[in-house]
Amino acid sequence: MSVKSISKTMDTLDYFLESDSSKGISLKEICDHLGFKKSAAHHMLATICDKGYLYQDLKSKKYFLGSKLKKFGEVIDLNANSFINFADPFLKKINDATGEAVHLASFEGTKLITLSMLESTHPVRVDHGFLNKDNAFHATASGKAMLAYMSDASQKKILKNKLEKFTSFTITNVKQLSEELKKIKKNGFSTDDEEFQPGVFCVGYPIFDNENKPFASISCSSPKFKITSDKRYLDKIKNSVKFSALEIGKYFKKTRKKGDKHAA
Amino acid sequence: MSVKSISKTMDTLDYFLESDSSKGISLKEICDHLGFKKSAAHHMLATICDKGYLYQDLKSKKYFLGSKLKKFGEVIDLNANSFINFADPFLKKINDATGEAVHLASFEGTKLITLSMLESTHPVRVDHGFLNKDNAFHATASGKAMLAYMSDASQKKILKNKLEKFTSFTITNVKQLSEELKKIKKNGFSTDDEEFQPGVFCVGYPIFDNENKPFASISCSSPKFKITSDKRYLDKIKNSVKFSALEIGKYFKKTRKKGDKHAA
DNA sequence: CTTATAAGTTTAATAATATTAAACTATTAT
DNA sequence: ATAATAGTTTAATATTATTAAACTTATAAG
Repeated sequence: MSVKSISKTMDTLDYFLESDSSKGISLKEICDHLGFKKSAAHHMLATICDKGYLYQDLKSKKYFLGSKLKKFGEVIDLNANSFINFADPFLKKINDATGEAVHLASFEGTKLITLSMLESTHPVRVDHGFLNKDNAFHATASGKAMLAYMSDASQKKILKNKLEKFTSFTITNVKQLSEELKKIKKNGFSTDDEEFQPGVFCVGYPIFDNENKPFASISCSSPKFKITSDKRYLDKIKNSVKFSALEIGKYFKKTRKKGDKHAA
Repeated sequence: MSVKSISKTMDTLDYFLESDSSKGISLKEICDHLGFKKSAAHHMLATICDKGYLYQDLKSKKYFLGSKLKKFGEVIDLNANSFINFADPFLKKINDATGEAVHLASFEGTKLITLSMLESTHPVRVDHGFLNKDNAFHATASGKAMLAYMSDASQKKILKNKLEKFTSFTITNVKQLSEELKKIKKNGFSTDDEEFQPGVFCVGYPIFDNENKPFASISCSSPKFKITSDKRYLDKIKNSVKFSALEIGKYFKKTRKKGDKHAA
């Protein structure tokens, strides 16, 4: 079951992220954009403000993000940022060597998330930014790299929803995906051959934690034509990504004792 | 009206801030601490996770803060941090001159919030930290400094709830507070004479925006006995705080055109 | 290895709540 | 001064969240 008023609340908060909220957002604008009745929205907003997640300017009546929300970022950084900080120089290494976009991904529950990224330095570049669709595990090199090494139970949970088709190359068939994942385990790395975005080819390597579970992955994205036109370009990328993935994996040996639980 | 399920959701998120959530929090712990039934809490948490504000670890079943929450901090910083960054050196100046705790406060709707603070450098020090009670406008130098210069309408909204008594010196009578606010306007600064915390004396000066409305305030907190034992100590603090308040006020002339609306 | 215990999940009935429309207030524009 | 627009409040009702109980899964104990 899903609790509707909670869902609406979070859609509202999301709207403050998506749109420019620096000058405040009016009740009307929220209603117009999210299809709420003004009365219900008013009750909702009053509750959110009461808790300090938003506040309403006394004069203009517009709503603003409450500074309490800042605290979450601080706590999350405290909990998990050491991993990202450790990984960043190794992402930079790939970016320096290839000039292509590099992504550090992980998962939160069944959601694929981008922890860090470096943009391509080439004039012709790929921009798959932070647009991690909720369930693109099956269509991305980052996602498949982790998926391949997960427990069957975890895999199952992630793949229980139908596999969205992003391009004509997206694998949307579970059986076919299983074969693909076997191949990834054999090769040690994953690819995304225009399966998420047309014209974009990615290479992904998993990063294992201190319990040898896939905890994160790195991917490097390049325009497809470069891969096709220069046979050795793919090898260059693969070597670079593999090296960094192995190095980042050492983080867990350095910082965690076997059995330590950690935030994704 | 207040929407209960939203209220419970935010109490839950707050709990992730208050307690150590780095190793995850179980459904049971949330229920025990907040008095929820496990079934209802489960529905709530499933919805929150679906929206990415929390996530549940696939194996341990424990809940963690979702990295989406980091984005709010980034947006808020983008919107409002330039003011804090501008102000910080002037807070430091007071801290250097007096060695006492310095607070930069503002308000969000009817809530008093601390934007920035510097701790006392003295061995005997006052720690009124980030413990801004929701409605301590009437009991703090920061709050009263802003309150005194506000429009009657805004004042009324902030003071409509009953005035909580924090110490025996807290002014809890609206009429008496009105007199106090008049005195503040006459003097140009506010004091808090053990009205919020026993033994703590504060001096507050308002900061005005480009429309000459009180937008923020600075306060300096010192142990009461210092003020009583040394007549000139209070003057020293007053001069220091006044100077910085005026300097910070210039921020608005530099950065905003008349009529520009801004986030608190 | 089997059983017991505890934690988490799902269900469907019901009690409780959020939603609605309409009336009202306040603010801004004409 | 009047109209129009935005926001707020209310109280009835329809919808929704809650509940308890059954079920599942995981962990601990015997």
